[in-house]
Amino acid sequence: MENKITNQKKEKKVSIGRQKIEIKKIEKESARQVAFTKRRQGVMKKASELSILCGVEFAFLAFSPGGNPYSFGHPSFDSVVTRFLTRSRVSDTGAEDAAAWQLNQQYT
Amino acid sequence: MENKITNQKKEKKVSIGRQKIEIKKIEKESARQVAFTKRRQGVMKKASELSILCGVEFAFLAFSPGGNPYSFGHPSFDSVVTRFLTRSRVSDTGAEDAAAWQLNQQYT
DNA sequence: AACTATTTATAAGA
DNA sequence: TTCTTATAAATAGTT
Repeated sequence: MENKITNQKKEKKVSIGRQKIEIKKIEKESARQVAFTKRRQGVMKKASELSILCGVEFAFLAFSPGGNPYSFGHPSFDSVVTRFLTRSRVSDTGAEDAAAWQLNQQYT
Repeated sequence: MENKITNQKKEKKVSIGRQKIEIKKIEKESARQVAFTKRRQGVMKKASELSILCGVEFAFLAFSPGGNPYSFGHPSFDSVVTRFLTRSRVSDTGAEDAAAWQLNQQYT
């Protein structure tokens, strides 16, 4: 930030900047890998912020294009999955279980 | 967008806009609930985009402040968790198996 | 990996 | 709560 002055006389654009993209599979392998790295970090940050701001537990898991798993969570991936799988919490209404399995198809 | 004209003569700011916030637990209950709703949607969208753009599978799970679980994934939350827990895919490098093994020990 | 222009997400306010 | 607005934050294309 403090050395913006070094660019102050330049007229030529050094970048066209971010462009809008269509949400469909990136066919070029190298570009897909770059996007995966950037966006995986973005999702992790967003999920972490959600967790801290709202005091909630979460778990995130993704299989990379190469098939490698990336998992993380708060307080930890496995503790949250355990909580979910064991259903140790008693629900009075039963609404909890129903709600959990119905959010799968909202974004195609 | 098409009716900005209705505001074109106004001088007074109608909003101070988004402000930078510190990433720490939101103490006010109502504000925390609003943030949870907005940001949960944001994380879901980001994860979905990642999935489509990069052709990867993912699963996301969060427990709301009230303790209710929200799960989603592509192609589905349970299929991805199952893939992770069962490790049915053969890995050439062994990296996948190594990462998955700990959880498998605990939950299968 | 770093940069920058632009798009996207979202904190406040209505 | 749903919508709007101004601003912060993420990121596509480039180097």
